[in-house]
Amino acid sequence: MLGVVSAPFDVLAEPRRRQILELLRQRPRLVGELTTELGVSQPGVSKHLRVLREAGLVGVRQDAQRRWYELRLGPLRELDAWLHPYRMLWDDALDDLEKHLETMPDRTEG
Amino acid sequence: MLGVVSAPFDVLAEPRRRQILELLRQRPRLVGELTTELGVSQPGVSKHLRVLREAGLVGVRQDAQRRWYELRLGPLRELDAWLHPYRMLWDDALDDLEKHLETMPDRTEG
DNA sequence: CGGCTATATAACCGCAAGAGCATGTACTGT
DNA sequence: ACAGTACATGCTCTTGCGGTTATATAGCCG
Repeated sequence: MLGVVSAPFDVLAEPRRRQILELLRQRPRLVGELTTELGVSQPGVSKHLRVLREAGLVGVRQDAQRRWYELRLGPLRELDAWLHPYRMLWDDALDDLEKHLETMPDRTEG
Repeated sequence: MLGVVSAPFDVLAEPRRRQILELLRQRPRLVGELTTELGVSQPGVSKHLRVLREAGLVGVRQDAQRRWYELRLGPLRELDAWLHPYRMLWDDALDDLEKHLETMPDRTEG
């Protein structure tokens, strides 16, 4: 194991899976809806949903034959946590830039 | 095109490439150093570095035969931007929880 | 219970990506 | 100029993944 953050990265590398998440960000959806909106075959969507499910990125609620898929935030928070040390770096860079600008004479190019 | 955020996701899906970024987060490194620390063949490292370079995630500074690879933050900021709407969702969830707790009577189980 | 709807699973195909090895290239010091 | 160092590139092989079609499963309605 290379860390729990591996899963989200790997899973989200797929553009269609990110697309699915974008759709689920608005509201839960049926597999059929996703199939229509993505323009992919139903088995294709189901396969992506399985991957997303196993990574904990989505959850399912069953209603008769229908399955409502909904967003789950946990793995995305892990991703955010992974990103955190890097975010600190660019915050620092921004601080440095601000300090730099404060030190600079008020000058504009020709 | 599916959005400029595709590249970072795709590139960072590789565990070794994330490992490389972690190392470069501390300080710039030579290819040889990375080879040693990752336990991968030198061509392997070079190939990953090429991918990272083309995605703008690292930059190179040449010094004689040596190449100092260093972190570049741009694509990571795009990743952060992609994450932003989701982050808002869990901030909301946290707000809701706080409000909920405020409304609750001060009660402990057991 | 029979046919229909909604979704999952299986089997297969094609491609792209990663690993390893061999080799090319660029710069160095003496 | 030569031998050595540091890195990149090309090639081949294999594996994994996404896509599709066909089929299984489960629940509904009449």
